[in-house]
Amino acid sequence: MASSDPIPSRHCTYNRKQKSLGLLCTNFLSLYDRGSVHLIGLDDAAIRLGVERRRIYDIVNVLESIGLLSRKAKNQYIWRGFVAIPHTLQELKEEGLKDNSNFLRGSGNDNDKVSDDEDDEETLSNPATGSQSDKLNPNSSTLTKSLKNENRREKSLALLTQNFVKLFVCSNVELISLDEAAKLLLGDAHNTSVMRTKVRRLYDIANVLSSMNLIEKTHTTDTRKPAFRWLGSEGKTWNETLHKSNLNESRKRAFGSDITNISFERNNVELFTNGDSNPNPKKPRMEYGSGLGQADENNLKQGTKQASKNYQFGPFAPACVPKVGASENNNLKQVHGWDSLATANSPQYQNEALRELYSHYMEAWKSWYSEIAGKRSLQIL
DNA sequence: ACTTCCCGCCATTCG
DNA sequence: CGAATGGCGGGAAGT
Repeated sequence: MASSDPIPSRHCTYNRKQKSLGLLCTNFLSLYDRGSVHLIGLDDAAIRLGVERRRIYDIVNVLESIGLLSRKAKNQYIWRGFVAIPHTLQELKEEGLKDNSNFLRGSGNDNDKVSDDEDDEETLSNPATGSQSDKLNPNSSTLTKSLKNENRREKSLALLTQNFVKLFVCSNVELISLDEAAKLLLGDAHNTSVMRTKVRRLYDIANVLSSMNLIEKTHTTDTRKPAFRWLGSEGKTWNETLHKSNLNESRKRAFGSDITNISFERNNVELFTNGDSNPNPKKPRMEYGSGLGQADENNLKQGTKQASKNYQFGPFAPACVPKVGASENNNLKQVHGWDSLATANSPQYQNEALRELYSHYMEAWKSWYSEIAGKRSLQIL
């Protein structure tokens, strides 16, 4: 049995898109963006979204860096909501303008403090303040530690995200390729190796940002070169949308019973223990637990509540998601409307059109949420 | 062949 | 110390 047969997944063309960070983020958003949840447990998220913890960290880090979330404690984040984003963007902008030299400047990496916020007492102990007396610490653990921290922070996804965003909000460039971005954010370290890694991260970030419609992937007009366009401001801001939403939007479906948990192909967290033959070679997605009743039948979901085991999706069977085009096609076709908005999270946009359509839905929903949240001024339990 | 980027090893940091 | 975090880059899917 030691033979290699790690991922059975024989028949199904397991699609990489279904496991993308972007999609995961979309689901994450859908899952927590209904007005009631303010506390997010990473474990919970991981389970419900059917992914490994590691991936949650990825998402959470960039979401936090743009203000949508904030860390509360170990394993716990607070949902700030989309309304918090403009504020963060503003801060980033000011910050970036204050010392925009870090882009144009060479290797001399500055030290930047990016996180501020006018609230909670974070565990940030000021390093530079008078603990320079050597006393009982010959190894100067404090200093070393903070330096290390800085170093680590320097390369963090969060910082990179913020810097990436700054690139947009602090200048007129509304179109940039990740390649260029990497180069800019990297000073001048042209080590192909370093570059590559940086670009990889930027892809991660870009995907998450894309799923929030903060940026959008396109390509430079003349060249065929892929690039990302900033959508975070100018007529597309959430602020704007909020106001605009008053026009003829007051639909507000009180979809009382919230949808339990959303999930779809991505998280087939089968309980199958390792090393065994997959009993169901090809199953046409959905129709799993099927006990749920309630909710729409079209809503692909399955029991995911098997929290008994820790995330044990070693080879989390992609359980084939054969039809890419057709599946969500008729999904959208269904005039679900607002009810399903929250659950319409299987946007494997095959083409631009679908993607755009979905974007609109999302946007509409977001604005709606923003409105509510704004009135309530975010009450935290 | 090149671009995109998922996966998960393993170093760090936290409690 | 174990658990929580999260760099990092190999290498496979996508074009």
